[in-house]
This record gives sequence, C-alpha cells and structure tokens, in this order.
Amino acid sequence: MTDASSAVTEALPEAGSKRRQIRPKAERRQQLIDATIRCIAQHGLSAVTMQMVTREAGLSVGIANLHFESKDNLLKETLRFVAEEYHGGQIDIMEGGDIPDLGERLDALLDFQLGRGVTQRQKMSVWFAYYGEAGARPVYQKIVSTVDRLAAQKLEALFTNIIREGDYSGVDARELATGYSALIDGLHLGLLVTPRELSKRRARAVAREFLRRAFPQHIH
Amino acid sequence: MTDASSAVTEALPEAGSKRRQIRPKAERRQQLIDATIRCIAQHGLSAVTMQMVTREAGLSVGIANLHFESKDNLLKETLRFVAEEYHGGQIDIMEGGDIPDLGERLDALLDFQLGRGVTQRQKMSVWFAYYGEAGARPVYQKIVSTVDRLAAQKLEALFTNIIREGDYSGVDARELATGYSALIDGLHLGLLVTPRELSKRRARAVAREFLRRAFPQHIH
DNA sequence: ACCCAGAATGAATGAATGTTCATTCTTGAT
DNA sequence: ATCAAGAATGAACATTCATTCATTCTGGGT
Repeated sequence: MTDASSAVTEALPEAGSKRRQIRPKAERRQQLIDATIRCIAQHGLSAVTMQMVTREAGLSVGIANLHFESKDNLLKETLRFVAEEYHGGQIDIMEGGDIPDLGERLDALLDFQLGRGVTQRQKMSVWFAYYGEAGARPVYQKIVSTVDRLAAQKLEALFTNIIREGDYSGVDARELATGYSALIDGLHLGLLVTPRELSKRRARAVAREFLRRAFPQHIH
Repeated sequence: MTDASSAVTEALPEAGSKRRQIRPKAERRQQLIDATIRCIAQHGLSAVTMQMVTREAGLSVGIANLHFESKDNLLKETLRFVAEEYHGGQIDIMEGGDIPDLGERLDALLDFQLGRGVTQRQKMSVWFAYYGEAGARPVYQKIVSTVDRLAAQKLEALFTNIIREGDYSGVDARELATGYSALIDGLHLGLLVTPRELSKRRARAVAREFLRRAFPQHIH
C-alpha cells in the first residue's frame, strides 16, 4: 500500500449535485407526472419505463412506487391530470364570467384549444397516446368520459345562448357542439401526425370557418 | 400385454386439430397481420406480445420472425395494411367512375367513412393506437402521411368539382377538405373513446350536416 | 445538540418478452 | 416411393423491466 492508494479512496467530488432532498408528497407527485408527460411525448406510451420516468424527474426508481403504488397507477394519474387540465381550461372559458361577449368567448375558446398551451406536441402526444389505448382500457375511457361529458354540456349551453342571441334558425346546438368538438380533436390529430400538411395557423382558420358558418354574426 | 394396453398407445386424437400446415408466404403474412389487428384492438398496442399474436393466429412463435423479421416490423406492416385499406377505400370512391352524380359520391364516401367496415372498433382501435405513438415514431408518421396526402388531394379535387358544379361562392375547397377530414377523424375518436355519448347514427348526422352546410344543393 | 419519523435510495429479484436456431414435418417434383 | 427445399415448431437464451425492501439520509421538533 502506497500513500497514493489511500489518498484516492475519498477523492470523488460527485459532479452532478446529488444531494438528497426531502419534499412534500404533493410536490413529488407532480414532479413525477410532469416527467411522465415528457417521456410519453418523447418516446411514446408503449416505450415508457419507470427507470426512464424517474431519471427524467431526477429521482431514484424506488420513489415512483412510494408515491404512486404502481406504474399503472402513475400512468392513470397522469392521464387524469392532462384530462383535467385540458377540459378544466375549456370549462373556465366557457363559463367565462370575465368575457361577457359571446363571440369573444368563442374566440377565447378557440385560442385555448388550438393555442400554444394545448397544441404543444408534448400534451397532444400524451392525449392521443391514451386515446390509442382507450379502446382496450375501460379505466382510461372512464377518466376521459367523465371530464368530456361536462365540457360537452358547457359547450352545448354556450352554443344554445349564441343561437338564441343571434336568432339563428335551423341549428341544433347539440349536434353543432358534437361537430365542433370532433373537429377540434381531428385538427389536433392532424397537427400531431401530419404537421407538414397542417400548420397551426391553418388549423385555426379551419376551426374559425366552422364557427363562422354556424354563427356568422358572432364570428367575423 | 393385453389387447387393451396396445390399443391405448395410439389413442390420442389431439382434441384441437394441431396438424401442421404449410401455406404460401403471402397468406401467412396476412394471417399474422389480421391476428395483430385483433390483438391490438383487444389488448391495446402496448400490451401486444409476439406470443399473443402468434397464438391468436394459431401458429407458433417462431413463425412471426420467419415472415416478418421482427416485432417492430410486424407492427409497421400492420399499420401499413390498415392505412392502405382505409385510404385506398376512400380514394376508390372519390375517383368513383361508377358514381357519376357528385352528391351521391359524397354520400358514398360518408357511408364508407362512418359505415360498418371502418368504424368497427377493431379497426378504429388500431388506427388510434398508432396515432398515439406517431408523435414519437417518425416511421409511423411517414406511413400515415404518405397515404393521407393522396387522400387529401382526391378529396380536395372532389370538393373543387362540387363547388364548380354548384356555383358555391366564398368556399375554399382546400380548407373545407381539411375541415371535413378532421371532422371525420374526430368522430372516429368519439366513437372509440366515448361510445356512450356518441352513437354511430349521430356521428353520421353530424358529418352530413357539415356537408349540407357547405353544399346544400348536393346534400338533402 | 439530539433524535427519529418517514422520505429517498438503488441493488437485487423474479417475471415477462423478443429473438434464435436445431429439429421436425410437409409437399411437390422426380 | 424417395428426396430435397424450405415451412413450421417451440424450448432455450439473453435482455429488459416493474417492484421490493434493507439501508441511508434529512429536517423539524424537543
């Protein structure tokens, strides 16, 4: 044994700051959900692993099962978060006491649905990753259905008000709301799968045109 | 040795007919693709295993790697098949020499898109399973984009003809085609994820209404 | 200054899965 | 009847992954 060998034993400065931190449960949960979203967007739902997620979050593998009991549950909670964020945002706008003019409210809704926040590839990827599995996983269907139904009702109500205000005839609010929702979903899909063919700008124009046809007095 | 014992030795009728059969390569490939579709629909893309697919096809595990070189490739080829079947069917109708009346041709298109063949849960599940992964897998994007672009062109051409024939003004064929495609995609999504909220009948009514607004003379 | 509840870690474990390949079997040609 | 080509099989292998849990560490309370 030389002097050198003994000196080496503790010379490990640990480049990345690895100091362990203790944080409240809610914060860790959100941190993991955010990491899950990024992982799904980047690698696809079927390629996501626990190691991948916890690494992305800068945490150890064990922690995921500490705060969520299983991978399945983490994925479920992530979907719930995304679904509530999206539909919650819509609902806030549609109820919108802060925007009295109905035409402007429609515009705000469209902005939200096809604007920066929602159409980030990250969020869209997650959204459709779950849709893709929904056919085989009733749990996912249920989570989406629940928030979806409420948003659909609010949209129908908004359309009903607009129809009354504009004296539009021969227009069924429910049918129109279904159509508009489907259109927005389809545009999201286009933005995700064929971004070359469909720009965000054009998607907005298409959606606007749909509304303009239905409510010409409210959308210019 | 009694008569009985000797008789037993070959009394194994093999309940399930297990006789090995040799079939042409193309047939086996299709058999495996069909099984893959059923598996994706039933279990979800991320849960599909080679064992599951080959069992569903009534074949052994080795055969999948004999005809497709890997699982990845099998999945890729399955997507290609579904994409070509769907878009090919649309294109046939849109080019439709057999339906001279343009309004009727539109109706036939709608029938195909929301009719029995396409909206079978099986096919829809597969469709969206891949869409879900498309954000993270350029290969899938490319396969879909290729067939999608052609279908979009044909649809735009059909709309252009209808606009000319009906003298519709203030209508952009390209924009309308984008909107209609998105609407159909969105309706498929609704049928898949929230079948309770959206019946096939209502989906068709919504799509029809969209066309009627745009081309009132052609759709009654 | 000390303590300890419980947050955080990550090596270890066992189950699941994609892929390989030595072997068996089928079929059509001879 | 025989044979060869190659289609089909499935046990074996190596890898990857979710989950566990013994251990370490942290920070607020005393």
